[in-house]
Amino acid sequence: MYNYHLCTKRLVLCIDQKSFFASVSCILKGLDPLTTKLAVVADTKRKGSVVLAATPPLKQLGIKTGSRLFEIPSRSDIYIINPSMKTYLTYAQRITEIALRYVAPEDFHQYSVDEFFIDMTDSLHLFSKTIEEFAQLLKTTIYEDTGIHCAIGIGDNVLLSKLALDFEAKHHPTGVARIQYHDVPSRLWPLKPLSDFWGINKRTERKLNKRGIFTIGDLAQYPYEYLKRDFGIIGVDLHLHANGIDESIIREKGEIFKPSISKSQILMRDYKVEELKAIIIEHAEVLGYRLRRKSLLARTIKCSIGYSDGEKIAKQQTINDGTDLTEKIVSVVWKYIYQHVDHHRMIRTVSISLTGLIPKSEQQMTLFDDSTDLKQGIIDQTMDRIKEKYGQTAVMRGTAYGQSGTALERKNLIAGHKK
DNA sequence: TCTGGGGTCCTAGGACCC
DNA sequence: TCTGGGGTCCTAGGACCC
Repeated sequence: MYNYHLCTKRLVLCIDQKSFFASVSCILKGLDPLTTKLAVVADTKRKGSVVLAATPPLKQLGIKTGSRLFEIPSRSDIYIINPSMKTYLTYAQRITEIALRYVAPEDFHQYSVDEFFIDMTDSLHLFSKTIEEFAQLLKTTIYEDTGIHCAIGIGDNVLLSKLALDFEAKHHPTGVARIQYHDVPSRLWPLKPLSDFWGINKRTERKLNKRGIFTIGDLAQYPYEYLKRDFGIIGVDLHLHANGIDESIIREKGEIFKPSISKSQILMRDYKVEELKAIIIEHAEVLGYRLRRKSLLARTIKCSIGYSDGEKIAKQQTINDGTDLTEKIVSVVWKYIYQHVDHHRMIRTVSISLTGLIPKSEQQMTLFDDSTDLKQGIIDQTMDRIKEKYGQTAVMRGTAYGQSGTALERKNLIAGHKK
């Protein structure tokens, strides 16, 4: 049993917008998310498409995030709709602005589009007497300003706030729950299955089950050395988290540096290898554009290809000086695909990710000795400017117009979702 | 009835260097 | 005959998150 008096104790809130995409889509239609059965699916035209969000009444019928479109019963009282990503982002922005009325930006952390953390340790006294009272205030304000219901977990650290949210607040009628260090044995330890716990998925759960670990309490009391031996660093985290320990503090994270940029796509149909070139160019253009906008260079280019049968292969290549040239990304990826992908098999997924990102200011001048690179750089810059002025589809390389290009069909999508 | 898209972080083995 | 050790980087593949 840990001596929690030695642990950093803060007032952290984890806020989750209930069925976020589905709720916003209800509001857009003038419907009440708490009484309407509505699902947002990635693409209503694809039967196997995943459910991105479902309202609570639909969830009661067994449909949840990750279900497939064909699992939803066809009933006249169930709405099935495509995402409106642009609007979702606008709502998320409005909610962020509300949160920032109560904390300094360094005490705020956006975890995902519908989830964020705030550390109220320093500013609570300005707004409320107790943290529970503040949570209610925040919840009410968000609802009154946007129509979105949220759930709030309160904890002595970031982890406990997240667990309070996932295990209790989301299921309580009040939508608010608090877990402190002294609650760990009574409220965390009885929990099972393990895969409900943050950071443990089914596979890890099975491995733990084999060792006779079924509850969080089992995990907390299992000899730490064995976890470390068998699971490495993750084992250490499993042990600490099961004991409610997490020393991270939001404002100490510093500026968040995103270590990678990626673009992946499940294709609308099976593709032959030769048909992939146009897709690669589209992806490279988007990635190159994102790199150049941030004045970054990528040193490592990684390409993953998924065959129709689900098998995946990947290859990465590191370029010492780094690049932000669309053409360079295309040539590295295409060379790999052409040489290493089996031309007799059909392709269903394509993903390119850029890592080892470095600021462009660190670029070696030698790169510019190559006049081809210089020319490509000018072409990219010109295309970027046209796109900024007239939109993403204003200019495209010739190949994107061919049969296998998807950029034109996708121009109305954000992150693969409909605007 | 084939598939969301965007991420982060870890590991094991190998190459290479001193 | 039978192998140095430590550090760093790269690669391919997983696990997990929303």
